[in-house]
Amino acid sequence: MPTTQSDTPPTLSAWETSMIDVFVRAASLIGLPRSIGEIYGLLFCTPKALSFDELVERLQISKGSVSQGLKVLRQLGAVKLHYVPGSRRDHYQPELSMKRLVRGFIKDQFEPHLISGSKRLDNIDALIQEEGDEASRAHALSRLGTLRSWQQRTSKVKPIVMAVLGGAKFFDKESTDRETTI
Amino acid sequence: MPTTQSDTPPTLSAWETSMIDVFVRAASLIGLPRSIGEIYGLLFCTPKALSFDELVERLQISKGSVSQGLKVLRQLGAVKLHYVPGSRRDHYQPELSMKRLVRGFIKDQFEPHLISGSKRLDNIDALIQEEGDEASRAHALSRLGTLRSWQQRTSKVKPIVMAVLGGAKFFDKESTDRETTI
DNA sequence: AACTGTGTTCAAAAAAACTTGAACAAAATG
DNA sequence: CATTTTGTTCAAGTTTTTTTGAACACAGTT
Repeated sequence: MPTTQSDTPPTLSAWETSMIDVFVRAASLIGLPRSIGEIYGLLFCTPKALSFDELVERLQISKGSVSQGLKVLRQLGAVKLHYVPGSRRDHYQPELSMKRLVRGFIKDQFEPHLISGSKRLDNIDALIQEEGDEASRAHALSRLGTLRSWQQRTSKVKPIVMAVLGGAKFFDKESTDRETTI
Repeated sequence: MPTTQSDTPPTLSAWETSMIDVFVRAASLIGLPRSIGEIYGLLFCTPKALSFDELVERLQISKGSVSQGLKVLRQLGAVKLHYVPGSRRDHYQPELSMKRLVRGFIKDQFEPHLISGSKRLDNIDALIQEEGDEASRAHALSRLGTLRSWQQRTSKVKPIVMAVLGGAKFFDKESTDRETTI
């Protein structure tokens, strides 16, 4: 058995632990499990791409968690596969562009809800028509109107947020998708 | 004593159930428990202010949940106390201004994290100075710089979002309550 | 084909979050 | 002051989410 010589320390340094902690908190803030914060955090700290096994080893979490976590992070576009010649293992690097990170998150976690929400409001509209009392119906429709206006405004916020995060000094309303690195 | 003439039905209509469901989903999206979505949702549906007991009764949830839920909603500024003459009970109405709702949420759930985050990054900076290897230190500082830039941009997003939600040209037909919407 | 290295799946265990309800506190009422 | 009304607190119970690890699948080697 050839001993696999590793240049990555088996334990995390103080600053790495603290930096990973920042990502664990950020993950929890946006509703993602701790393990995902840890994985992204360690990738963020480390200069070179890390393999599956190195993540398991250094974070001391199960293979299952790493597998699941990487799956979600790939789906969000928060990690990229990095080919390492001479190794059969997958290696991962963090996405460092805030704009892309945020876009992935919004596209994956927010937009589906907004879209399905639109249909839901139409259904409610139909249900309100079955309301017998005229005054009640009027109030219900009024509130439904409020809800629709909220939904519209919410959908308008996204492109603006993207523009600001992309590094724009001021926003122009149309270009949602101009690529600027960072 | 038994002067209980209640004009609120003991059960929820179809459109109310559906509308409450929208709020339950929205709550879960931003990391708040189901019961809080239900409470705000019912208040949103109902023309008149509701008392504690009416919430318990109509939603069929425990007093504990209602008490806890209202506490959070008050803290977020998402409900307002509405004085009802001749009743000792607290009555609640929903905040209908999206701007205020969003501001309350951001102030309560996001800003604390951003602020504490700032100190945290300074701590990490100090820890990195203890890193022996020069090249490692350089990389660590570089990543810390990325983190700081993310934090700055995040803090810039908030006022812009608020401006969009507040300054949007939008006419609101809501006239049931005297509160301005937006 | 059998073996080895890599990573995924998923049922069960563990942990975290939420809800309940009974005990409690505070203020108004009689 | 005792009682009732109104709402809060918190320990225990319930539900949901997350993690684990063993079994599995797949591809490349020998």
